[in-house]
Amino acid sequence: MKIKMNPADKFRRPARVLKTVGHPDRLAIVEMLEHGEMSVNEIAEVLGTKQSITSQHLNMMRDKGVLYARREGIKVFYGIENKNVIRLLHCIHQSCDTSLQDQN
Amino acid sequence: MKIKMNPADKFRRPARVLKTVGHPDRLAIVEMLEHGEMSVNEIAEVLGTKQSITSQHLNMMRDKGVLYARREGIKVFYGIENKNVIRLLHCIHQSCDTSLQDQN
DNA sequence: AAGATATATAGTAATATTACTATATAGTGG
DNA sequence: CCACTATATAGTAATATTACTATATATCTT
Repeated sequence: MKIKMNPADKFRRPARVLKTVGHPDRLAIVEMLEHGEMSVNEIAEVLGTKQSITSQHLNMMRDKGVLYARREGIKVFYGIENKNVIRLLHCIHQSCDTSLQDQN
Repeated sequence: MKIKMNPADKFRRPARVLKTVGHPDRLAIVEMLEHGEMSVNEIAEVLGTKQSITSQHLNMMRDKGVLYARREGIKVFYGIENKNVIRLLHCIHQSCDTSLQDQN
């Protein structure tokens, strides 16, 4: 049994994470949650997006292992499960102000 | 004139870059190019993907400002235009071995 | 110009994302 | 149980991605 390994194979999961946070709203959510949990409505309000969309983003990121969810009574609080995404965020901020955005 | 700014606005471009490299083949390409330029065929061969697909990935990353292309005779060499993606890659590798892949 | 090599692109089908509305579900308090 | 608040989900339409085949374009060599 010889299993063919492509160079891309080891990037399957990192790529999935990058794709997961590769959305303006979702990146903003990660930043908001960096310093603590927030409820769905809080997040939606800050983002200025509809509740249902926010919920979808949050659920999606939880599915991918980026966030976790914790119910507290009537509310659900989300937090960062995969701490590496914070590292990612810092990496983005660190790259100057215009960082990953611009060239060089 | 008051322009409404959402928290997500400042993440438009970083998110686009993350999405751009959020594909196993494209991440692998970035890694391959970290230490120097390569031609399309070289890249395709190492990746084990078809030439046309590789070309599409390369073109796409060039469009998004991640890579640059340089023609040399009959060949086209690609290299990394946005050096911040290298930082990203290191960030991924640095996060343990199982890094961004796993939780925590 | 013809042939060979390297790269790009057109066309396409399957699938995924995105953003939306409306509705359903879960928990709390009366 | 009912009303209320908070969250999740179903259904949907527009658009984007992906991977593929076939073909076009560009460059060099003879």
